Amino acid sequence: MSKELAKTYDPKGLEDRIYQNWMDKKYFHAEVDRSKKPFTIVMPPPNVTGQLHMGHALDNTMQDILIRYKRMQGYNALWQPGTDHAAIATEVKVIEKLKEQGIDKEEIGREEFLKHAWAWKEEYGGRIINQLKKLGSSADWDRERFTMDEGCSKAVEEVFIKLYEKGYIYKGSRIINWCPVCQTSISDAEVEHVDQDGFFWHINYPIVGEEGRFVEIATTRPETLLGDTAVAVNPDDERYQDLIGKMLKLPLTDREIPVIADAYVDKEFGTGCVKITPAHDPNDFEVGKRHNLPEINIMNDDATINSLGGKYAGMERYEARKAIVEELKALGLLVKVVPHTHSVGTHDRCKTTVEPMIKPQWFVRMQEMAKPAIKALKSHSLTFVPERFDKTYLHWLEGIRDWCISRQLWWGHRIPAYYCDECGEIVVAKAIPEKCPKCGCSHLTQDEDTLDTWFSSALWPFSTLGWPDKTEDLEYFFPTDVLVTGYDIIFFWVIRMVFSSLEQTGEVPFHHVLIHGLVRDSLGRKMSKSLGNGIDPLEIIDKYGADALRLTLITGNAPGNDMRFYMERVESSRNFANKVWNASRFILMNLEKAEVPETMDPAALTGADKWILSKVNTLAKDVTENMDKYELGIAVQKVYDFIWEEFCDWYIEMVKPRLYNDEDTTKAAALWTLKTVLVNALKLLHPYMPFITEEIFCTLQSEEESIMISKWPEYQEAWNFAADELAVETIKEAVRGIRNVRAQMNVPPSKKAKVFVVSEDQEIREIFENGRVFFATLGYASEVLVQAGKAGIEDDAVSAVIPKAVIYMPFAELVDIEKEIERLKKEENRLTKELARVNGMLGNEKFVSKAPAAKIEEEKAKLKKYSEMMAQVQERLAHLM
RNA sequence: GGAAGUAUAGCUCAGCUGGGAUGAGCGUUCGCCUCACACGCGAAAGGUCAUGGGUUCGAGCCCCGUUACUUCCACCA
Repeated sequence: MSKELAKTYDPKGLEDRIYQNWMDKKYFHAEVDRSKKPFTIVMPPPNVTGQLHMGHALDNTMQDILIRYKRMQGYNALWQPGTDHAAIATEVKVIEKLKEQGIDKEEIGREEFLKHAWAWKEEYGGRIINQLKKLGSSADWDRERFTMDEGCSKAVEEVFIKLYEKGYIYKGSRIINWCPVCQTSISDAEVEHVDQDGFFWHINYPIVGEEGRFVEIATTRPETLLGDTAVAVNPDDERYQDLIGKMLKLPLTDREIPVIADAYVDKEFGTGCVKITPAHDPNDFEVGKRHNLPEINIMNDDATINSLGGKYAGMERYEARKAIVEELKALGLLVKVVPHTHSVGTHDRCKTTVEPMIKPQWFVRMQEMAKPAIKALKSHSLTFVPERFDKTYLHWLEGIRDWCISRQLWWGHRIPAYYCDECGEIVVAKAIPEKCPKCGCSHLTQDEDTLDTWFSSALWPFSTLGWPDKTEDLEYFFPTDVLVTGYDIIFFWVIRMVFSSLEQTGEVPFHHVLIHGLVRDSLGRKMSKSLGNGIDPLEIIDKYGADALRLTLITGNAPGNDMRFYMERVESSRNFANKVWNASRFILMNLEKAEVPETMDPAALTGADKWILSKVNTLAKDVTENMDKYELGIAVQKVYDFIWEEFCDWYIEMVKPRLYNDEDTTKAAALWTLKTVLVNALKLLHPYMPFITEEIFCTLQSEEESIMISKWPEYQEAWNFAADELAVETIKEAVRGIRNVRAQMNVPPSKKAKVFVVSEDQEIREIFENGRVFFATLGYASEVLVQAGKAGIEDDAVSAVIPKAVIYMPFAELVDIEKEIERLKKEENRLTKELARVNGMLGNEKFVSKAPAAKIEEEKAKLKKYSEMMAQVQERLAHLM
C-alpha cells in the first residue's frame, strides 16, 4: 500500500497498460465451468474492413458494462466476439483497390480475386478489433471468430442444405431488386425508399383499328414502355369497359399489347389506365402472372437498354428515358407532363436506384419459419427492451416475404448447389457430386452465386459456439442472455437470428434484446461520411480516455432513444474521472500516514461513518436493480451522484477534522470507512469506467488482484443505519442553512462565527452534540453551542430555521436587518405554500378516506414539521420588526 | 396509406409500478486559489412538464382528441 497515484489524472498510457495486464491474466476468457452459471453475450460482428465509429462505441460499451457486471456477480461471463465478412462492402473495396493497380476483377477471375480479398481481410481485418480493445471491451478474444472461417462456413452449408431439403429454400425466377452498380441482387430489407421529385408522363397509346382513338396512361418511368406487355384498367371502371380486350399499338415499337382488367388498378389514381411492364415492376410482375403476360426484360445488368430495346439499345436508363420522351413528343403522343413526387427504391449501401428485374435467384420461404419467431415473442421467451420494439418486430414478421439470399458476388459463402451440365438437374450438397443422380453425367458445375451476408450472421449466436456440432460450449453457453444492438438492424439481423435459431436449434438465440438508438451529432444529424460530421471515438479516447467516452455514451439516455454527442459532455465525464481520481488520491495519502484496521467494529463508527456506509449500501442495491432492468444510464447516474455529492462533497469534508487530529479516537474508523466506501463505489463504477477504477483499486487494495474479478457489492443488513442517516440529514440541513445565510450576507469563509443550535428536542440536541466535530467545520463555526433555550444569544443574531431547531449566528456588525427580514419573509412565503398544499390534501375528505394510510401519515408529519418551522420563522419576524 | 417515437429549466436530456419537479449535465449570476481536485468549492436564479378533454382523493406519468417535429414500414403506376 505504498504505491502512489500520479498527481493528475492522465488516461494516456494507463489504459493500454491496464488492458494488456487483463489480457495477460486471461480475465476475459471463459471456459465451460459447471459450477458457475453462464452469462453470454454475442457481439454483433463488425465488418472486417470497418472502422470504429460512435455506433460501435455505444454498442460495445453497453455490452461490456453488462458483461463486467455479471462477471463481478460471479457468473461465468462469456462475451463472444468476431467479425463479419460484409460481402458487398468488402468486395467493393477490393475491386476499388485492384482498379487502382489497373487490375480488373473479371480478368483475373474468381480464384485470383478471392486471394486478393483474403489478403485484404488479413491486412485490414484486425484493425477494428484493436479499436474495440481501446474501448476497454472485455470480450473473449481467444474465441474471436469470422463469419467465413471454417466453422461458420460449415454452419452455413449445413443450414442451407437442411432448409433446401425441407423445401424452405428454393430457386426461382422472380422479380428481385437489382443494383446496377454493385451488379447483384439485394433483399427487400436492403432497399431504402427515398422520396424523389419526378414527373408523371401522360402518354397516348393508339387503339388498334380505331384511328385517332387513344388510351392515355400515366407513368413515372417512360423508358420501361419498351417492356410493356399490356395496359390494365380496373374491371369496375365504367369509363373503360369497352376497351377491355382491345389491342393497343405500343408506341416506338412494332408490338401490339392487350388492354386487360385487373383489380390492382386504382380508378382514382392517374388516368385509371396503367401500363404493365412485368419484367421491371414488382406489381406489374404480379399482374403479368395473373394474366399470363409475356415478360420482356429490356435491360442489361448495368441498367443500359438491351437489344430488345431497338434503337435505344445501349443507352443508359435515364438517357433512354429522355430520348423516349423526346420521341413521343415528336410523335404527338405525349399528352402532358405533371410534376410528381414518388418514392424510389435505392440500394442502402451505394444509394443507386434499384432496378426491379426478373432473375433466377435463391429464396428462403419465410411463411412457416416466421410463425415460431412470432410465438417466441408473444410467449415472452424473447423480450425487447424497451418493449415498444415488439411492434416493429411483429409487424415485419407478420408481413414477411420470401428472402432473396443469392448474391452475384464472389466474396462470401458460395451456394452449395451444383448443376448437371447435361440435364440441368440441381444437386444441393456439401461437395461436388461425382455424377448427376438423374442422368449419371459426371460433369457438374457449382452455382456461381454467394449468399447474402446476413445468411451467415443469422447463425452467429450458435455457429460461433460450435454448431452444428453438439459442443460443450453450445450446450453450456447457449441460448445466450442478451443481444445488444441498434434498432436499425432489427430486420436485417435480429429477426433472422431468431427464426434461424428456432429452426436449427429449437431455441431462441437470446432471451433479451437490448435496443439502443443512434449517436447523432450536436445538431441531431446522423453522423455520416458524406456530411463529414462524424466524431472519431479513437480521437476522443486519445484525448479524454476511454472511461470518459464510455460514461458520456451511457449517461442521460434511455434505451432505444437516439442521443446527441457533445464535446461538453465528454469534458464533464472527464471531469468526473478527475474527481474520482483526486478523491482517491486524498484517501490514499491519508491511508499511508496511519494504520488502518482490516475489520471494524460497528460500535466504533461515528454517525457520519454509519451514514455513508448506509448510503453506499443502498446505492449497491439500487444500482443492481437498475442494471438488472438494463437501465444503465440511471444506474451510473446514481453512482456519479453518490461519489461526487455524498462522498466527496459531504463525507470527505466531514471527516477531515478527524484525519487532521491525531488525538481523535475515531480517526481509524474514518480511515476504514473512507477506504471501504471508496472500494465499494469503485466496484459499482467499474463496469462503466473500467480503467480508472482498476488503477485506483490496484493501488489501494493489494489483497485482491483486480477489480474486474472482485466481488460485486451486495446490500447487507449490517450496514443499514436508518437513524444515522436521518441524523446526518438534519445536520446537512443546518449546514446548508448556515451557508445560505452567509452567502447572502457576503460573509467570507475565513470569518468564523459562533453557532448556536437551539432545540427543545433532546434527540436533535444529541444529534448536533455527536456531530459537532464536522458540523463546526462545515458550518464555518468557531464554536458550536447546543442548547434548549435562547440564553446567551444576542437579539440581532441571524438565524436559519430547520425542522425542530433554529440555528443562530451572531454577526453583530454585519447584520442588515432589512435583508434579514426579507430573507425570513421569503421563507415564510415558501412555508405558506407548503402548508397550503398539505392542508389542502388533508382537508380533502376524499383524500383522507381513500388514500393509503402511509401516505396520509406522511402528509400529517409534513404538516407538523412545516407548522413548527412556520412558528419559528414568524417568531423571528415578530422579533425583528 | 399504415405504425412508432418525441414534445419537462436558456441548451441537451433523465424522471421506476400515478402521491409536493430540493431533477442531471452544460450555460447563467454571486462568493471563494478552504492544505484531493479551479477538470475545483460554496450559494443562487431559471419549469402553468406542447395543447384540449377524461379517469382518479391525487396525473409529467393512465385513456381519448389536437398540433409540431423525427423515424420506420408500405406495390399507388
